[in-house]
Parts: sequence; C-alpha cells; structure tokens
Amino acid sequence: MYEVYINAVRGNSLFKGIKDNDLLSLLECTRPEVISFQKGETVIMSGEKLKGIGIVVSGGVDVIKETAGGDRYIFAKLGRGAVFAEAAAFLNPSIAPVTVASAGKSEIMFLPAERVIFSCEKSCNFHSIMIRNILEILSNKAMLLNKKIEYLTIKSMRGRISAYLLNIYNKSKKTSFKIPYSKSDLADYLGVTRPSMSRELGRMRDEGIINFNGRDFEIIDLNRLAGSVKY
Amino acid sequence: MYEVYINAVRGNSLFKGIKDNDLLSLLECTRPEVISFQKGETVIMSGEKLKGIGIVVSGGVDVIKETAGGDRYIFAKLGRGAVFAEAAAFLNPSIAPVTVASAGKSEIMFLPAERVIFSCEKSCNFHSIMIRNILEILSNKAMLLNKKIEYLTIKSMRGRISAYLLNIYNKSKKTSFKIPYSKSDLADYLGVTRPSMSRELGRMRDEGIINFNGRDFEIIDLNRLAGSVKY
DNA sequence: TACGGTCTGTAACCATGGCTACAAAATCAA
DNA sequence: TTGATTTTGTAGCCATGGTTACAGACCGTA
Repeated sequence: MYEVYINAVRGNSLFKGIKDNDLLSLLECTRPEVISFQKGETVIMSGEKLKGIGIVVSGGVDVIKETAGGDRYIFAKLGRGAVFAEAAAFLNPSIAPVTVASAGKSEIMFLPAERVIFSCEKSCNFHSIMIRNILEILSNKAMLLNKKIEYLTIKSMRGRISAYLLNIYNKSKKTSFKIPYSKSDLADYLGVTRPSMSRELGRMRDEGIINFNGRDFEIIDLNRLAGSVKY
Repeated sequence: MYEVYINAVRGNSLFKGIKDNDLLSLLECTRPEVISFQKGETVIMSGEKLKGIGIVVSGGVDVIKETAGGDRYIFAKLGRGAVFAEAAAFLNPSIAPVTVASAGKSEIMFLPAERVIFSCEKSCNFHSIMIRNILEILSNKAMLLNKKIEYLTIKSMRGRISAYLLNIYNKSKKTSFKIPYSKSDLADYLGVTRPSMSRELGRMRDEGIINFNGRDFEIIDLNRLAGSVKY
C-alpha cells in the first residue's frame, strides 16, 4: 500500500541513502499514516499531541504561530519533501508547539517517532540509517537556529547585515555572491523592517563598504564590514 | 581505565537509563578521550575539527563567540555534567562554530560521534539507549532555540516580556511563579538592556498588569498581558 | 504589450529603547 | 558586623530604526 508514496519520499533527507526496495520495507515496518488535507484544514493543532514526524508528500503547508492575544501569522511555508515537527516528535510528551495548516490540497505522512527509534522484530538495518539521518537533520536545525540567534543578538542593524554577509563570505571565500533571499525576506530573517534595511544598505553602499544589485552582493571593504559586528 | 569517570558521568543526560556496569562497558566500547585543561586553555577552537561530543567531567568551561572584528564575548558558561558540541559533532564535516575555553582546571570527555552511531561488533544494546538520549537532547535544544527566536522576533520589549511570562503561565497554569533568571540575565536572554527592561517592568506594574519582587512574579491582568504580544 | 501583483527604493516623522551614570539594595564572605 | 561585590531601580539624553506612504521597477501571464 505504500508503493504510491515511494516516488514522493525518495530522496527525502529522512530517507537519504536508503534504496527503493528497502524504502518500501521500511515504510511497511514503520507504518506511517498518510492523510489528505484540503486547503485551510488543520494538519497539526498547537498544543495537541503529535502523531509523529511530518513529511509533506504533496502540496504544501503553512506553519502558523498564534500569539497569546489570538493573532496568527505565518511562521514558515513548507513545500513538497519538507520535514516538520521533527524536534517535538522526539520529546515526551510530544506536544506541537505550533499550528500547521494545509495551503491548498496536500498529503502529509506522519511517521511515529517511536517506530523509528525502536528497531522492529525483523531489525531491518535501514533503521540505523534513518536514525543517522534524523540526527543529521536535528543537528543541522540546531546549527541554523543558533546562527539566527547569533544575528538577532547583534543590536545594530548594520551589525546584523555585516554578520550575515561575512558568514557567506567565510563559507565561500568569495567577495561576490548571490544571497538566497529577496530583500524583504532577508529583512524578515534579520528581524528588521524592509525600509529600514533598504536605507541602511544604501548607506553602506555610499560609504563604499558593499555593493549590491538585486540578490547579487559584493563586499568591497572587508575590514570595515567586520568592524561593524558588535554583540 | 574508565572506572574513575563513572561517578562523574553517571546521571548525565547522555547516559540516562544506563546502569553502572553497562556504563563501563559503554565507555570501553566507545573509547572517549578524556583531557585535562588548565585555566584559560583552549578546549575547542572555533573552525577546527571536533573530536566529538564534549562532556564536562569536572570543572567548567566558557563558550566564547568571536566576532568577525576580533572581539570575544562569553556566550555561555557550562558546569560539571554539561554536554556541548552535541549538534556540530553529528555534522559532516564536524567543525566547531565556537571557541570553548577552560574556566579554571577542568576535565573534558570527548565522545566520538561515529562510535555512538555505529553499533560495535558486540552490538551492545545500550547503544540504542544512548542514541535515544541524544535524540532527546538535540530535540530539546532545538525547542529551546526556537523559543528564544520566538521572543527575539517580537519587536516591542513589552511584547517580549509578556510572551516570556505567558509561556511560564501556560506551562504552570499559575499566575504566581518564580523565574529562573536574575533580572540582568533575563534582559540578556530577551535581547534588551537591563535598565530599559527595568523601566518597562516598572510601567507594567504601574499599569496593574503584573507585580514582581526579586524573582517572584505575579500576573495580575492576563488579558492585557496577552494583548501586548505582537510579532 | 498591457495588466496585476510583488518587490524595491526613498523620504519625513517620531517613538522605542539604548546608553551612561549614580545610588540604593541585596548578597556574600570574612 | 563590616566591607566588598553584584544586582537592581531610576533618570535624562538622543540615536537607531520603526512606521507610513508613494512611486518606480520588475515579473509573469494573458
């Protein structure tokens, strides 16, 4: 019965390194539940018990944060192949910290965390591959979150921008690169408003520290860029 | 040779649920390296390859962030029993994102990540317990980091304070509680300056929303507290 | 090529909250 | 108890960056 999903989940970070026929056994062994949702339907309700790790098999979902006051805002948009609730699923009790709603039609696979952890009777050896994958996913997530906190900890906007650009520079060792965000998304990510960031970027260009055009950025004065990062 | 460390690592979150004699086998099987450091010595150098997951066996360490400009500041202080580098250790390549220095004399155990993941020839079954522990540690960490980002995403200081207090209220369902931070530490955690926070707390008290004394807080007007959380 | 939608730059206005400095209070060790 | 150290409250000053508003640029679609 899981044959139909093989194509959809093949190559997913959760199943990396598992061959197709093993993947089918794995699914039959862990028996994930696959549920279809219509646009707007609730996939996960904040505060409720989780069915397991979520995998977007088709369509997409919105991760929604609700404020104590009742406002809602979209925290993240996830497309096909995305894995969510991977951290909360391994906690006891596993309570969803956010609400997830279907954006359009979608199919979501819920993989019970305990069936991942405990080897089955047949003790299929790809369990251990999946566990390694999960460790990698969780570690990656923790690193990304740490990075973001690092930026948000910097008080001045120029500092945040500089730290962000320097981080890319340090990884690529190139002073010219393309950033993966639009300007508005970058402003969001850095926790500042778009017009303010636009103004600051303009200043930094005027001062001869950087240059940019669309998503292409160039670091002109590496020293002054580094100098503006103060925590 | 690992007998001397049993007492120090027993009860550590990494070894939770493993009995003493199993623990000894586990250590002999995973062969962690234990190194002594003097005050100020570098335990981990940012950018270098990690020896594995770090466990503070005795003494304490400081986690140090270095800015691109060369400034250093203490990101966290870890005491006996603390586990560090648990996320970076599972990545490939496993590069330290921060510097860790010994505060005073200390003994640090480095547990190679790959020896945790891959079951040994004897396939000791406590491997799987440890893996579950690590999954829990990483998940917990991701949840904590997420929570912090949630606070930092809120623009107004009153909103951050309110979200923080409401979070405690939601967990305890009590309107009176003791917070685990000093005021200055709380200000740090929420990413604001202490005098500013002090001023804002005073205002909230004047307006009859909260009351506090030292680390004891009382929520007086839950609705208005919830109303000030805006992302 | 005309249209709607989204993204981006710019500018003026001003509120939030950072900074500094000082004194009172609390905590701790001797 | 006393003195030293850390934590906390308070106040004034003002810079950073949020807000709003508008117009031009850009993009995909029909």
